Amino acid sequence: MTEPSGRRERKKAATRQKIADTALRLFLERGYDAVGIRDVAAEADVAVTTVFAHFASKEALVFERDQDFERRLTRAVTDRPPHEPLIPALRREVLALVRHCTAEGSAPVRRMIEESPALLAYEESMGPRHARALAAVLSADPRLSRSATACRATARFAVDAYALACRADDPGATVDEVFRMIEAAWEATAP
Amino acid sequence: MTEPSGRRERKKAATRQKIADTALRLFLERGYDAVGIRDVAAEADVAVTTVFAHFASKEALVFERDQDFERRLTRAVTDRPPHEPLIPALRREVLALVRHCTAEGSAPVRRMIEESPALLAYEESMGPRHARALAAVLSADPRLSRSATACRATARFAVDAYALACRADDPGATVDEVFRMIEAAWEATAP
DNA sequence: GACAGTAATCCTAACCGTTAGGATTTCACA
DNA sequence: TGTGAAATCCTAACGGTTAGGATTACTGTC
Repeated sequence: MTEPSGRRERKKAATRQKIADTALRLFLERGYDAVGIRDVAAEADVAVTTVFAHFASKEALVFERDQDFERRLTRAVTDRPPHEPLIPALRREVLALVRHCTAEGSAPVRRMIEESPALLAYEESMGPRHARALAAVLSADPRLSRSATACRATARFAVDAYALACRADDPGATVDEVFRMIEAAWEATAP
Repeated sequence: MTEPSGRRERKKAATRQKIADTALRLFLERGYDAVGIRDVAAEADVAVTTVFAHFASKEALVFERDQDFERRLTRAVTDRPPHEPLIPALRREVLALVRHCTAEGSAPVRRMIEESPALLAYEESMGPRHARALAAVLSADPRLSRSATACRATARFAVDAYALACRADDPGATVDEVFRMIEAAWEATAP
């Protein structure tokens, strides 16, 4: 009943991590489509049902850090310095996230995603979810006081900026340019 | 060798339509998840393989008119009157599309989509595809001459407007409000 | 240290979307 | 009428996913 202490949680986290690591390694070695869930489970030395106890789908194995993304995006808004305006704070975090996704080591993963329709569809379906979470904190921020629609639109625009920049030739410049547009859009909603 | 005339194409179209109609009817009657592809095929009196010869996936049965959407969006740009600015033309077409999706008879279909994670993911994965097509015609329009990034961003924003409005309490007002933002964003990219 | 409760894992068998492979029918056109 | 191609069909399988229930591993308590 009381919160469990230690070992059990550590073991669970370790199992999860082992599965994710094994899956990503196999996917990169042999190709996403060529590796089955049964292969991943066998190589990670767990049962198939255990894989699905930790991950909702095969695609989720690739986007293990999904929740991180959403948390960072929303915190960039809620935890920003007291007088920092919204858009620069958002822009800074999106830029950091883009750098993470376009870093040297991420290239093979990105290529794998772009080559798999299933992974692409999954990735794109995450965007709106993140945008909804972001819109919620925008609506809740007393410093902003914009309409729900303005918050929802801005949230989606910010996620768009991320998606576009991750695939752009010059990610940094893309973030700059799109956020100049977002800034203008946001200003146009001032009460 | 020459283009086949008549019956074959008509029969093919009829089969496709019968499958789509049967599928939608069964989905609405019994629920999307409760109806299998084998049920649809049996009720439409075709083989399962025939279903997949016409539709790429079970979800595609629901979004039968997907290609229409993309065509209308791009034509709204390419076929607009010679001196009409981009944003109003786009706004008008998005509004029309939203009206179509929020029309009286569409409510049950929308509810079904919102209740199925698979359908939601599929729908959301169509957005970026449509946005890419729209971005292409924006980039190609000699009247506009903006950067590729500006075109891509504007295209995604327009698709966002559609997605938001379809789910909004007041779709018309939402299109208005979001397009005021898009207008400002677009103006901010003027050369 | 034994014990009860619960969370994590396991095993098996199946369900369902999807596809391969190849046979068969239907149509278009000469 | 015959020929080629397109559409449809049938069967069997593959692979992601889940249900059901057994088993194991940990936690907090007596």
